[in-house]
Amino acid sequence: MISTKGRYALALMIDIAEQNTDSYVALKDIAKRQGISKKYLEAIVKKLVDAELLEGISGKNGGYRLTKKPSKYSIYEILKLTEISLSTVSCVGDKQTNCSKKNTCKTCSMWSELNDLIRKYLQKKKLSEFCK
Amino acid sequence: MISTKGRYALALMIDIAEQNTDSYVALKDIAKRQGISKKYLEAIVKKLVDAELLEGISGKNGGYRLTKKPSKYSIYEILKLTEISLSTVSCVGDKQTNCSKKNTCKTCSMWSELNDLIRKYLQKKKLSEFCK
DNA sequence: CTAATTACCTACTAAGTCAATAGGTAATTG
DNA sequence: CAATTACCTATTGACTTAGTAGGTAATTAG
Repeated sequence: MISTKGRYALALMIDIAEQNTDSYVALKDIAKRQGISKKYLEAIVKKLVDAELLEGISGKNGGYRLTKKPSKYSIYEILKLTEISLSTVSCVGDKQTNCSKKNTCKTCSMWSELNDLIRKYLQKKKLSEFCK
Repeated sequence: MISTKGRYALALMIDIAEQNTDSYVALKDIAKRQGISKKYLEAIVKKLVDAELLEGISGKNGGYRLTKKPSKYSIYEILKLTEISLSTVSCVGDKQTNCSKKNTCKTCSMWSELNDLIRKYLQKKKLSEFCK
């Protein structure tokens, strides 16, 4: 359900948060500390920048920086970016039910309830909880 | 996370339970009622038989039958059979943590907690809740 | 100004899963 | 014995995952 992409995104965010600095953290260093391929991280970090969870600066002393305080990031918003869907089933989306058998399906409400359970858990969890 | 295999398995179990009969229900009829390929269902129903959630009988008037009362089946035990894993992440299994960074990983406990949340929800939900 | 550093971009690949199809054999019953 | 039904093995095309490869563009230190 949650791939390495999601876990790496989270590890990266925690790493930057833990540096506790206003300057930029280079991807090279994050990759080394976390033991993750730098090239692979590039694809992941792009999504975080596009969604404005991070800002990136090129050139010497460049790198990435948080755009807000760690306590303002929910784990949900981080994972959502790297995963196709955080829903447990394809027929019941994060937003709505797009199942063709919607009206007769006996299980739709269960999936919806389960999705809510997971979403609420992840929305409540904040990035700051993982920084020492 | 939960594929059509899992949803079909559940639909199949509900269908048999709803027939509310002691005789055997033919796969052909289930496939027709549920609008699912019979051939595809064959692979799914095999897992349910192997795990003794169903028993199958060949020949005329053959088919499949529940091995216990609908209220005795948890949705968890049904879904578990068709999915590779019901865990949210590959590094934290349904049973144990097999992550190589286990000791230093800051997020393992969260995945474990989330898995528990989902497992308990699905274990509490019974097949009987879906039969009219 | 130039060289080093760093983000940023596009394309490719091997392995695995998913959803389904195809074409059978074995068992049971009317 | 013929129809019905479960049961078995193999294959397929599309997709995702987890990377790798090889660049270009921007910025800064010396």
